[in-house]
Amino acid sequence: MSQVRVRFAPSPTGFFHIGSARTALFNWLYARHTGGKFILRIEDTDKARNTDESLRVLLEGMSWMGMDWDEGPEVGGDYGPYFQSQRQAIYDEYLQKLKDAGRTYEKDGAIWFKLEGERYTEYDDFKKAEVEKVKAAPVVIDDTVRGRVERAEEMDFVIVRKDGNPVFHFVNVVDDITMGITHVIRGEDHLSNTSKHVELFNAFGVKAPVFAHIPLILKESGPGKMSKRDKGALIEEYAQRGFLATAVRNYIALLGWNPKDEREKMDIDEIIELFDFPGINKGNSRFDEKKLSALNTEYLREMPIETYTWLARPILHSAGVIEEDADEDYIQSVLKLCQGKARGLDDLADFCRYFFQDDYTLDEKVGAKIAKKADPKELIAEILPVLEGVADFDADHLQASLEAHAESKGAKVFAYFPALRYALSGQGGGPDLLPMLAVLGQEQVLGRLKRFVG
RNA sequence: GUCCCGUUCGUCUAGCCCGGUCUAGGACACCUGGUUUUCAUCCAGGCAACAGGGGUUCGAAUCCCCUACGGGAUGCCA
Repeated sequence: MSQVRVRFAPSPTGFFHIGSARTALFNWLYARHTGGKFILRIEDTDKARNTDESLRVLLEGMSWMGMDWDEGPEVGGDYGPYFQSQRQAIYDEYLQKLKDAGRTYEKDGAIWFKLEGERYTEYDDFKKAEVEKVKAAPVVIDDTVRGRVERAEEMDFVIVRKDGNPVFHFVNVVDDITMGITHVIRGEDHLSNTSKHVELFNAFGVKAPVFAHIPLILKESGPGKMSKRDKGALIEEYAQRGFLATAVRNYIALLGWNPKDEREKMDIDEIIELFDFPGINKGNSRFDEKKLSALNTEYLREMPIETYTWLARPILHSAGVIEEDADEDYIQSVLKLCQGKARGLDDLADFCRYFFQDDYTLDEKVGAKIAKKADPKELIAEILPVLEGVADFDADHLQASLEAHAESKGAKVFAYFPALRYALSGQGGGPDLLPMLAVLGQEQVLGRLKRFVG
């Protein structure tokens, strides 16, 4: 039992939930940190919901986040099959063990697990009925995150449904035993279930794995945990919205875990090296997309312009900003200006559209604000000849020419800037102005300004 | 209802195990100022928290108890 074996056991539902992703990530990180094995096991017993499409979403989500698995679908392994739907023979065998030990009975066509202890009946306020309960000895859960937790199971529970399908608690334990799982890292919502699981491990005469129940992710606002209908709950949406997988992964890692110092932005090797149980918090954490975005922006800002361009190009194309065959050099020179200013890839298209299309609209609010100081048309008309006269249309020469002109008028050069930007882009903000003119090019700039003056 | 888990700035968190160095640190957000051009940049500064009450102790964010609040479980869902 020297090597760590952890598993992520999702039920493919057609979504890859952020909470699941975080559970997967913690397992994966622990495996990589310890040099152990990360196993992907598919809990696909519910045939109605488990389609190929659902599985695909899951596997793609895992890959997108950079979580590779050592055993499981597509890669196989010595402890397979890795789909619960294919493990019936194993479940039959283990069910027999329980039967032989006298720990089961049938009722209403289902097979129940029998707790040991004195029986009594009691009115159950949740079930609104008189039920049979058992005074079972409390089970001890040795949880690495929470410490020693004691909980007594008080009712027998179903392990095989009347349709013959085994239920989660049973298969989960059997699979963990047969797959040699050493550490179970899962959401705190399973902590109460764990007493059932430990009862089963005990009944099989097997030492339970180490448990680590990690805090849940609460929805951004309002009560309760993140559910798939909440904004930001689905991993596949982040990919679509142009979020960086590295940023999402980094952010999620920080939800419920921290390296015990002030590091936040970390590359994956660093996280793997630092990740361990003592850094996991007990309290639930609330999802905060602003913080995720901030991290995402940081990653975006520091990447090489080539990578940035490679990422942005398809996004700009699908937003209708550029053509399929748009000039790479021009795109890159535009993006070079925008990379340090734009926040995310998702709003990049609107941020830089005017570089590629000259039918941009003028933001009237911005225009009104500028007009308070001076009529933008007059300002533009005034410097139009200056810009026409600039031989080398680069930022330095533009600066020099405009300054010279401003001086001759007894004005400051920046008096012209807001109007210039407004006329050229329709906006009030954007990349540095003079480099922007240079990238746009003299012909384009003059054309736009003439049109603006009317 | 019952059981289990939790509770430090608005949010993520450090500190808690091994009480004094905490007038509680960082980050995101927000606010202000600066960068004598825009800002969705950059820099500087600011706002802001130990849930409440009892103990224990010379001393408690740190240990114990109670209450409140939050979360979860209580499915022939996983």
